[in-house]
Amino acid sequence: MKSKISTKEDNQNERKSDRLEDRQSNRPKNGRDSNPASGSGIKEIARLAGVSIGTVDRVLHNRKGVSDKTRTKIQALIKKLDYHPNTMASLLASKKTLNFAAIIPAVSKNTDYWDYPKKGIELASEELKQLGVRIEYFLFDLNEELSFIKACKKVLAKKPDGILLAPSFIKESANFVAKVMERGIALIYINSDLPLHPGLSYIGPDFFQSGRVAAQLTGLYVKPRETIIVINISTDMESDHHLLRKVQGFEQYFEEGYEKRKIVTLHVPQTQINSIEKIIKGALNEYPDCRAFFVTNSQVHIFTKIIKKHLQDCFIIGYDFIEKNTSYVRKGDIDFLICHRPKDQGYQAVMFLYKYLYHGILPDKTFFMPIDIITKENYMFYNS
Amino acid sequence: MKSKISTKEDNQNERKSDRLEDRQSNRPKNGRDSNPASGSGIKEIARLAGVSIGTVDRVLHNRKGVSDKTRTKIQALIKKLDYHPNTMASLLASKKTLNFAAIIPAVSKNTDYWDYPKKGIELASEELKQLGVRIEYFLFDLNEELSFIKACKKVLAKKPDGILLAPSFIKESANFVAKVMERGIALIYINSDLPLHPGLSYIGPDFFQSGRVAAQLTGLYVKPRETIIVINISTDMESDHHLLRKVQGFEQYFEEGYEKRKIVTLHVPQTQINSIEKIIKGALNEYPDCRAFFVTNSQVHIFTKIIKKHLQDCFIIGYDFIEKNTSYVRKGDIDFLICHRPKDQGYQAVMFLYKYLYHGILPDKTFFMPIDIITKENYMFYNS
DNA sequence: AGTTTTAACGTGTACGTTACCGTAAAACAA
DNA sequence: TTGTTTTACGGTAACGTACACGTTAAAACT
Repeated sequence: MKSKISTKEDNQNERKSDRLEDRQSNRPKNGRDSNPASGSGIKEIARLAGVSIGTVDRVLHNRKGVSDKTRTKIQALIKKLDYHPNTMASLLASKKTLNFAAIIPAVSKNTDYWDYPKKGIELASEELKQLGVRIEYFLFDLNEELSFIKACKKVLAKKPDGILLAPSFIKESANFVAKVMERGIALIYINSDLPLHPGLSYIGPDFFQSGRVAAQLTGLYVKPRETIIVINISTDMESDHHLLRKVQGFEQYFEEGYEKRKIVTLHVPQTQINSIEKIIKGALNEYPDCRAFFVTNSQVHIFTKIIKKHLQDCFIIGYDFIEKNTSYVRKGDIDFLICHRPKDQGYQAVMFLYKYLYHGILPDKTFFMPIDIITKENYMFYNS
Repeated sequence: MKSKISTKEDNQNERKSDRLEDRQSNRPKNGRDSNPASGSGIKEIARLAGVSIGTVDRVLHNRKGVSDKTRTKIQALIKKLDYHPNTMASLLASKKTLNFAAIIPAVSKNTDYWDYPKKGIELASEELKQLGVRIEYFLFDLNEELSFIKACKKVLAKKPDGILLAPSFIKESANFVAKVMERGIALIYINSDLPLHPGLSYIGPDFFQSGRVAAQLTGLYVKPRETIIVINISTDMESDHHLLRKVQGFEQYFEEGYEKRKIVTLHVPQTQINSIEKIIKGALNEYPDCRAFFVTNSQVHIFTKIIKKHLQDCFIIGYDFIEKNTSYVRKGDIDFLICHRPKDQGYQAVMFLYKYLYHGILPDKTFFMPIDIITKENYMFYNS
């Protein structure tokens, strides 16, 4: 209809101005060119509704000051024209900023696992920077409940728009989450969740099913009626409760099959290599025929280092794509590694928060990550 | 800055205007607030350099019309202030549009594999819509070389800024690619590549290594010296040359190990179930003790349907996460499915093109996708 | 009746860039 | 000299949206 856009047609030969190569052939076939994203913009709607853009704006942000009649008329037009606001223009005009807080463990000397979720968060942060999203990190020490509490307190003081939480300490987390809900702050759990996980969403593994996958793979190696040793290496089984879910899944898999295996579970409440070795030696003496081991977390590299001194030919399956583990995978000492895409978890978590807070899109209440199976032959492709 | 997602609750203090809460206390520590992404904008630079923003703009886009002295001064300031253009404002002002063309196979009745890359492309398209990226699809029939040629011709006529190509027909692809290079159009291969793949990048599987993974998994089931049958189901081995790479990887794995297996390769040059069955029956007669089968593409569901009529307990490994296959995985008839994240391939390909054309970021020349291992216990998480 | 209030809308400016227009001054040509 | 072109800039109208503020008429109250 009315396309002002004073395009070319003006100068034929004169080329003053700053030059620009001009193959004029490539004219877009698209007749009008208002909003490149959707067909029409806010002012087109205003024109059709016979009102000003201010009124349309009020409808869009459901502010007061519009009669029901006009409001419905405009809303109808919005639907009809399939109007979508131009994010760029919108962001430009409103200098809004979203502030997110990420409460996750710091990398420890035992495992750099949490480096991966962090990298995912940083990647998302990078992409959303231009869109006005800021992320602040609140790292805590997995061995110090106090550091977690402190981090939570700091976050509450900052009053962020969204929170990304790794609820490692259940009780304190529940406490914190209650306050967060009270304040109406968006919340997403990452990597592990709380019993009812109040909040937007949980992004992470299905630990139980993950244990079943481990069982299935172990079952390929272990004959019926042979023994499998399951090892939980953790100083704090309370906060590592998801290890138990893995074990449950593992056991269930063999129970429902007609070919049972004997499963022995070991709890190793420390991470010093000497103490671990002592416990393992004991188990090996007790079950001298055992040739298969399932380590329920990323500490599998410690176990592997020890076991290889006593047993050359055995089956080992463990968790997490971290350097210390993959080096054993490469050598063939660890047969399988199960991995839950920690980087993607971080990335998705941030994206979920953003989509919810900016566009009102509600994520799934629980979003399980794929359970990747890593072996000597495919580990090299899981770095990105 | 700092915002609160338009909650309602506005009836405390009557004011004129459309209301907005005003606690001025929370002033950001950052004194000025121009560009939220970086610290300062183009006009700040102009001010410091003592020139107009027009001049700065000329420097930024290295157009002519700036003296060397001013140019270097401005460039220095750009470095010093770590200026990054505000993408939003930039996109708003320049009505540039990037046009991409996607040349990929249409879904056929045998497999809906190409639905996945397409979905990935569509997802990326959705995200980049706001950024001025348009994608047009040119689907061709995998059984009709002519349709491929036609698609290519159409694309050339459209003169897109970037092309996403599934080079199913090698010879014609090479032909086409030459023309594309001539015209200087950005090009990315998806799912399979050409010998030297001129162009930006290849995104897809490492077929050889993928064959090795299949071998490793098969090796868990098949004892040394037993027989494994490899089945290539394809009407056109010429265009399905990557099947051969898989077989090579598969064979190499067993050759280098000390525990050899006997590997028999079958080529099935049709997709009618009757003809396939005949060939398979023949093979079963010839190798009655064989219990393991490796089908080198997504047609594994056809094979499975047939083999289950003759053999109940056997090992089957094949390719691709498509409905027809996963239903067999669920039942446990197919033991393993290897999958190369077709959706991600499409998504990444578009993103690579965008990043290159908009930000000049060169992608890796070849980008191998992870080789995912799908089983009865983890297939349910690979849908997203 | 006159006065104040409020609902319902229009207007103007700003966001940071882009790309074009215009124009002094310098450089060159006659 | 005068005329013409070129160089190196300054200025400014968009882009589509957000939001404070101005305006007007009708409703509500005195």
